[in-house]
Amino acid sequence: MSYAEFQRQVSLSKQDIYRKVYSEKRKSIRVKKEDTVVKNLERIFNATLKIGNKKGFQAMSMRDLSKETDLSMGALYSYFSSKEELLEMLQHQRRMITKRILAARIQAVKEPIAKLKIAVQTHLYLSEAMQPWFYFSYMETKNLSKKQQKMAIASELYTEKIFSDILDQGQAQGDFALHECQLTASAIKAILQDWYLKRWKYAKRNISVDRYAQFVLKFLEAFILKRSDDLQHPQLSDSEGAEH
Amino acid sequence: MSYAEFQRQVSLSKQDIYRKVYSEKRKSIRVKKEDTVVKNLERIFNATLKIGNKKGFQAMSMRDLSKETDLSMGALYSYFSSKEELLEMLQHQRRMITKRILAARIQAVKEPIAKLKIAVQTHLYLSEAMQPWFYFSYMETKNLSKKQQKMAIASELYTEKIFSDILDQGQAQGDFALHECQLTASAIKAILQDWYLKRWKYAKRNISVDRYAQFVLKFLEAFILKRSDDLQHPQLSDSEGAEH
DNA sequence: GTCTATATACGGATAGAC
DNA sequence: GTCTATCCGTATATAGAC
Repeated sequence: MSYAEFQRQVSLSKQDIYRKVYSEKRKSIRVKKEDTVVKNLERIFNATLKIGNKKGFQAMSMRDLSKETDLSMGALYSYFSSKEELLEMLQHQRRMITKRILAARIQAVKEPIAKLKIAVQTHLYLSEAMQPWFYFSYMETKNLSKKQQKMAIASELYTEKIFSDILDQGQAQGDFALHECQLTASAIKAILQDWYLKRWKYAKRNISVDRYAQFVLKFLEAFILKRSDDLQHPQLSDSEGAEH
Repeated sequence: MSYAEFQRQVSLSKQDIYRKVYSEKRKSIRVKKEDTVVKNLERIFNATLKIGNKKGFQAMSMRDLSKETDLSMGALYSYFSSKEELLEMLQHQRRMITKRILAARIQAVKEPIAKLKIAVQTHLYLSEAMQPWFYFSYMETKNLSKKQQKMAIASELYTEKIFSDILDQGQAQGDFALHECQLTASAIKAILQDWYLKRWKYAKRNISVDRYAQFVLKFLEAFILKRSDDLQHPQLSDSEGAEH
């Protein structure tokens, strides 16, 4: 699967996303014409991601947001009741979309090797398609309420568990070499997150998401897959005194 | 080398750090008794890291800082001329310390395999010894001025280059398998950064920094070191159609 | 459904007493 | 060297006109 194929297969239309936001928030959003809501939510979310990712959500004033969206402050407050609620909406949606798509695509595959592959690719492709959103979500966790922070942590651990479960399964079946699955899953996650956290770097170097995915899989392959031999070879991780 | 040994070998005394800050800022710091400055800088930096890492630097008011340090707002402004300058001092010091210690310890070793090992360990041990500082530095990059952001980026690339240079050297000498060194260096960096970015996770799981270091080196070893055989084995990263 | 105008509070920073 | 008191700008949020 390539990123192009992913985009064709997965419906990530903005329209759909904002329509879903509306249906979930029907009570609290004062504006009642769905098309208006969808149009303006898109403007609001885009503007928040743009300004928020540049200078931080706290530092973005409602006046900033008003200018960027061409909506008055009064109009903005018809879509959320406080700045904090706006932040929660963004976080919530990002989590729901990730969870839904990741779960659906992984479930479709049974074999651990193939499953790991699809999980890595899907995570990268999702974060590519919604990069500002993922970046924002990561960087603004601190600004959430205690309760919302718990949900963010749960979400982080949920994704990690997807990977560690696959690794456990691969081990049990004898496909994967024996390693600490949870630590390995953490490392995988760190590398996947780097893709959207350091996007500027990879963009400057013209690394496409497909190339990055290929690289990550090669990297994991070396560590996770069983080798046909188990001969001694020089060890990076020798206990003391192995330095040359 | 273990973390305990690192701590013994490397002078990271708080006193030294704040004395250095004072000597660099002698003009702008209005207070002239060095002991007073050192004592209060420590309080100020600690409080900033504590509050800043909890709710973000922007969200920390000078009144918050005043309460946490037991210094009045007037007193605080004898140590820096603006909130922004406080932020810059923290960023600047973190970069200088990292650069100095990393460079010194890597330079002492010539052989690529040993060099990679010491680089990984030093980075992890440094970020362990100064975890709140590293976390703060990472998360608050957005709040810096354009000029300071450039320095943060340069610093990120500098560290990455340390790793890619080692990998290049190892390749040239034939010790390492052929790979994309820059991408590999990025991945290493991502895994090392995860240690201080997700400290809560590793703490909850009772993973020590020594164990993490050991794991990272094992992981890298599998990818980077040459194998004694090059037989075919199942590939995670096969081109299309390899799914079972 | 959106606007302008404003209430009210809190932010960073400084002046001047001690 | 530190404190208290205060200036003044800007923040979020809302009321009421259109």
